Amino acid sequence: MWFDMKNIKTTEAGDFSAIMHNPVGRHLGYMLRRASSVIMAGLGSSLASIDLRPVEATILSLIATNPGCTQSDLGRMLSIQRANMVPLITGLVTRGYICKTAADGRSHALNLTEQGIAKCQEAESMMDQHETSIAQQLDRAGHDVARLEEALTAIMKLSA
Amino acid sequence: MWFDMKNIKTTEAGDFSAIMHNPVGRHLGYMLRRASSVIMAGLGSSLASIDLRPVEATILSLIATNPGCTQSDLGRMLSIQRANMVPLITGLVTRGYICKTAADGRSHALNLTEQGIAKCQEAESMMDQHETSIAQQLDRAGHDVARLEEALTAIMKLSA
DNA sequence: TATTGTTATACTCTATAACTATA
DNA sequence: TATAGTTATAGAGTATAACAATA
Repeated sequence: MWFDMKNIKTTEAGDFSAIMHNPVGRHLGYMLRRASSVIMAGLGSSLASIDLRPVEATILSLIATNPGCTQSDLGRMLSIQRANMVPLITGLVTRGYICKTAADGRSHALNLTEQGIAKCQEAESMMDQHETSIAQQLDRAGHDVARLEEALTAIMKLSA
Repeated sequence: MWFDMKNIKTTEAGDFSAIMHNPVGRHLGYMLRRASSVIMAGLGSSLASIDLRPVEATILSLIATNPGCTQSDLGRMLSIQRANMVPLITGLVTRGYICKTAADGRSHALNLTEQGIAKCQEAESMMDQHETSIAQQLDRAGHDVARLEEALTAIMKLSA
């Protein structure tokens, strides 16, 4: 939470915790970053119970939907550079969730193992539940989640 | 941009770049993170021309609005831990933008120097311009920026 | 010449534990 | 006992350059 009410105490000389004016809340970039932190932290602690990070769960889900894709494909989809995909894929291969089969001579087709399929289903179930929970909370608070997602998609396309 | 059209080429065997199904776009946490990356990258490259990072510009702006606050106050406001505030504040002091005066014996009141006031005005001008530009683009695309900010504020409060 | 996978490296951001001085 | 500032450190995440093998 960008303004932590838990830290507000009785006002003392020099205590600005409760009364600071807040230019941060008017800056879209910061609001987006803080909002994503809140949501990713919640998702992260859920997925930690099955020893997956959000990015790993997302990779499993992407491979499930796109069997045979390469790690470069995944990197492009997730805006993660080739070099940084290496330890991610290695980790998932080592744990037996995905396997590589020669596709191209220079590239490998990625697929889920049986263990990976099970893990992916667990992860997707958690992600869906998390997503639904947030959508419900926002909906109850009078926010239009579909509109929000449309706006976010528009922002993502600004850098094109 | 979460789906980089620049990398799409004529479809070949094994090329999933252009056709991958995209579960990412349905996950709010990822969408928020990617959207914030796009916006912060733009703001970052603007502020780089005056040798400030977004977080530094925000700190200057917060001190301008809350003269005499402490670095712990700033940390609470920005969700940055005490330990991680140290190099940030040290850097701004070293460059002559802010000064510390003993407040409490254990804490220091932070204020902008004359140089810091000038730097802050430059930074705020850039941030306002950046913010306005994005708001206009979203508005033209039919999105309600005020609604978006309300939704983001609601999300930030979910972790309370 | 361009792409894939890889190694090495570096820089930022974040998180934790511990210590001192002060309230 | 709690807070402010600090140090040290470790883990993510991200970025670039370079290389070999392949297309």
